Amino acid sequence: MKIGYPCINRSVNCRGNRTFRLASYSPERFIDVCTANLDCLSQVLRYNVASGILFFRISSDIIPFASHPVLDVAWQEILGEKLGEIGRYIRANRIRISMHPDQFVVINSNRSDVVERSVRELEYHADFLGLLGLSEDARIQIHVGGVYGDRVGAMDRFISSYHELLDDRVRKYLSIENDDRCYCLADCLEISRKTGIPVIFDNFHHSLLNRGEPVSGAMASAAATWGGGCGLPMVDYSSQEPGKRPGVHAETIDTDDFSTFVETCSGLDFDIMLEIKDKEKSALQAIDCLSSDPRLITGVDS
DNA sequence: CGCGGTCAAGTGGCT
DNA sequence: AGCCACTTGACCGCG
Repeated sequence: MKIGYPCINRSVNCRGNRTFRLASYSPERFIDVCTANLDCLSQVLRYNVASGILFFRISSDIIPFASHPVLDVAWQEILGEKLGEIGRYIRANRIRISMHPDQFVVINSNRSDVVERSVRELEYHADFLGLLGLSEDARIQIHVGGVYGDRVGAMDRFISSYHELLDDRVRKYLSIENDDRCYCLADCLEISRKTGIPVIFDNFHHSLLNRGEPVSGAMASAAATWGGGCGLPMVDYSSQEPGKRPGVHAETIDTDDFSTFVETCSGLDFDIMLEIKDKEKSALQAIDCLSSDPRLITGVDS
């Protein structure tokens, strides 16, 4: 079991998600920002390894505007060597990597222009992981998309987009995650049966949108969609921020809730991405928590 | 130098 | 109809 956090480290004095406004695009600026982002990524990965954190989500902004038509720079070529170097570090230290394209990736949209942009964005993510030299145990996670008043039709559109529009380099890494509004775990499992896509279980979304499945069974059925070279199941974990609207992610980890969750999943091994706002701070607490709680059979990798 | 409006992109649900 | 939330706040013009 590995513990991770997304995109940003608040202890390291750099950012790996710098971007700029489209209006201020220039090739020089683009390369400068990418270079700084990749240097920061290296620093953050080193911090993580030193801290025993072996799971990390890389920001989709690491290469800003990567799939945008404004881009007249072959970033794959210019940054390829640097990416290869970072990838060697990742593999040497057995760091698990995920990426989470943002909400604009909707491959089941009923607008073909939206679908086309989504495919290009997924290809960017796949190229990025490919240049790192990562196997399919690195994952790109997306939500299923919109419903458009016709869930069955929209799910069918997702499946046909998957088969017809995504090439192997994208399919290799693609995973789907249950969300808190449109597509619950059961929907994702159904798509998984028809496509073979592994399902990332999000416990917090599941608590907000479900069909009554207890967490242990939900986890087991999501875990069963993982196999082959895809590695251990990935799980997104969060809890409710007290006093806020339902659905707001916690500022800091609730270690009781976290221990209960892991205990509920005993018998399964998996990697946990903490979607908690204070990032590496909670990851360190989670690792402590797993290492010190005798009720938890699963040990943490470090 | 700090503040705040706005930022490439979508969708659904809230008020 | 407009605003907000989402995996993540940061950029940049203005005073």
